[in-house]
Amino acid sequence: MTETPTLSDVALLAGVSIKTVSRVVNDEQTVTAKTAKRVRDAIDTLGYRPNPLARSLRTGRDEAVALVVERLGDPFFASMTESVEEAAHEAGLFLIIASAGESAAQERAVISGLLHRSVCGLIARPSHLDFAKERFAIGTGGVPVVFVDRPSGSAEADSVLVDNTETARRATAHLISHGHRRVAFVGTALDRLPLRWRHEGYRAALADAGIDYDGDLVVSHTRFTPDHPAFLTDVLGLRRPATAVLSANAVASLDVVSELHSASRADIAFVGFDDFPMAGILTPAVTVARQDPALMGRTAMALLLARIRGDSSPPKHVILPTTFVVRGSGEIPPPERRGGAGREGARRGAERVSGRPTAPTGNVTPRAEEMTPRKEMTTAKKEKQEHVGRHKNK
Amino acid sequence: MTETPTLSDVALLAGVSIKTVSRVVNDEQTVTAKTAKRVRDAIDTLGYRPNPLARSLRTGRDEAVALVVERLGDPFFASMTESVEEAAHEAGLFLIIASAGESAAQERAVISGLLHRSVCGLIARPSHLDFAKERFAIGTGGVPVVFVDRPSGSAEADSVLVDNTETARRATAHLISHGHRRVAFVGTALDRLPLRWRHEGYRAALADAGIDYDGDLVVSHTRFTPDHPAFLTDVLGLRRPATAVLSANAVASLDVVSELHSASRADIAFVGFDDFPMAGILTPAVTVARQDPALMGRTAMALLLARIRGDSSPPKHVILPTTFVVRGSGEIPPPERRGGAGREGARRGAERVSGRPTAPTGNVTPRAEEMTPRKEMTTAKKEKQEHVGRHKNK
DNA sequence: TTGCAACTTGACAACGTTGTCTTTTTCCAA
DNA sequence: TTGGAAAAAGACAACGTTGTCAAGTTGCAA
Repeated sequence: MTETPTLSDVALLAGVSIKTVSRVVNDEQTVTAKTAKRVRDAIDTLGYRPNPLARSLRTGRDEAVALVVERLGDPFFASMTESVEEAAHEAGLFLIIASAGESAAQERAVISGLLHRSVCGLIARPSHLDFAKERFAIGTGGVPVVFVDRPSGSAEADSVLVDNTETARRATAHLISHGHRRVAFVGTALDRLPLRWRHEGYRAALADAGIDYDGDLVVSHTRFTPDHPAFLTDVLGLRRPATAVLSANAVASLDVVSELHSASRADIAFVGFDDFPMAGILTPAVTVARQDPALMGRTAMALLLARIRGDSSPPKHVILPTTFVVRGSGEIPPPERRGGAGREGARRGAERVSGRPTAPTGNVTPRAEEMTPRKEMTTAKKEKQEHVGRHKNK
Repeated sequence: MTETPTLSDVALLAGVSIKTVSRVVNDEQTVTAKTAKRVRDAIDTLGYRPNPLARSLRTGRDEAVALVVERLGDPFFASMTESVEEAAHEAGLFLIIASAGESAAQERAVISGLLHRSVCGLIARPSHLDFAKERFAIGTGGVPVVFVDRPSGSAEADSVLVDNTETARRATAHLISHGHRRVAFVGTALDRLPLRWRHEGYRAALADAGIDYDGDLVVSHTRFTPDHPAFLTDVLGLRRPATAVLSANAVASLDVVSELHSASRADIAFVGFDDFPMAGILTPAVTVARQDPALMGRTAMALLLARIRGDSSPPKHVILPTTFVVRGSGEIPPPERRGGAGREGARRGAERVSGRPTAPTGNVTPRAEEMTPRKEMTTAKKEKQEHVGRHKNK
């Protein structure tokens, strides 16, 4: 067994032509039971497995779809990835995953590699690239693509997003409604979508409340990482420090919450964009505006499957709802509403929020504010089918 | 651009043979500058990109490696995946990831698909399969494989593990040393490695302390999931309930910790096998026996690269050290050491552990007990190289 | 100018499949 | 038994690439 067996090895052993073996492998009903048996025995003996490379080179068809995200470590994408995988599996497809990394060049290499590597569809969370300007074949000529979380430049393809601006606006407004006027905004990659949208929502909420925008309160996550915990000095060390924080994505939330906790700053109100593991059982429990990553993944896969099966209607743009989950950290009042007792008073205030008055269970029934109605939800069909997708359409 | 351009399209446009185009694409130095320029122009005009399928069908070589884990959602594997990705990228390789899912059949399909899909190496966390009994070409005849986290049956290949038994033994002993004699053991897939090893360690620690083994205290995670939180009833509802828990993997830890918190059972001591996000800033902070997933990923990739580059020495088995991180939850004493005041007393006791006396920072300097010395650490070489690996060796 | 080496280019087969078409076999009715 | 149609099996080309080897071209020395 020093060599991967091929059709012709099997054919030789079974004493038939390779074409006949091919027929048996592909379950074509035009082979005698006796011959088929002999072939199958040979296949078992040799441990033959068809080579999908050669197969899809020949057929132009494929049975794998690809998923690209920026970082698999991001709790949001980790969760989405799982649901995409499940949906792919239900559809009888193989899912291969890659992450786009940090540079446009790397993203290009990864996506181009994936597209040529035997896939019939792609779900992508674009990071740097404008797919419209790339040479990837998109649309009728190539492999269908569905964008999640953000679009890609002006590329015409299906997308699944949430209303980022509105969600961030409401999250900010929530903090303002609890009395805060110094609200910090932190996140990774503030200059790119969808963070830019979330930033817009933040500004809109401030404007609604007649609060002046202060650039000092807007901090990129690159300036305070676990290795360099500078959020406290950057935002809480200002002459007029923040009393509340809106973290614009999960990666930033993990670090900000850790930093706040390490410094025992339970007096600072916190709302996160995107949920994260354990958020419900921290002290204080963390209030978040939650996207549903699993739903996003399933929706994207449903759209992709439709395209793979030939849907050539104009691009669909699905907007999913978000949910605001009130848990405690977002309801901490600013010092002036607590009688101005300073930090010690603040701590007591914070404890009160997450202590007795609140239900002790971590998973508080969310005050389910659906933030945007869903539209154009395509239900995932669960039919299996033998061969899906086309590589190219000669 | 309704069609992916091929070599012959380029050749036609440039007025040369396809072989010449191939040479230009592959940077062979045997083409005139003038011809090369013309070819390159044609490539740009058409947006040609080589088809890696056809290429590796022809060459049997490839520049992608694959990674298979059981679940990407597991914090341990999510973290390992990121480090493997980074290491692959440094080596100039493309990484494709897939998860093995729940059944042996699915795992077989995924791995076989991956192996045939144009990869020159595989890092696998085997779930159900005994690679030695599969038809995957392993060893000299096929694609090199490195196992992580557990071996695969009797398959002869490199592996990167920790000393699971010893780590679990010490974790259990830690709880016992704090006075517990009713220690529960929970985890997913208790009947498979590496959980079986961890279970052995648990039993060994009990035996060391002269405590009888009680099967009622050993619970599979499948019996209490987020949808069906039965850990409390199963383990704490016994006539002689557990006073401490050893969670044997991160997935179980997330749920057990959530359940304990939801029920305000801060009197129950808890130690987790594997760290997880936010473990350090929960109340109480969670004591864990920590593997280093990033190191495991980097080590595995280093071993794999060596194999890809031709190392044919006998299989290497690297044992990485683990670290015991004391944070509070594992040091909660049993009721009888607190004066037996019942649950309320217990709560106060727990608060004391994670309150003032402990440093308030979440990331307590771990009491770094290195549990096993590492051996055979191969340092990852950072050289890039053009073409790595072989598909088969005719 | 000629000859030869060195360089450049091209023709062709092969990688492991499947689609198309042709040949062979089987089986049944006359 | 034979004719013929239907069923089964096979031959061959093609997918897009690269390895091998042969052919063509260039340039320099004699």
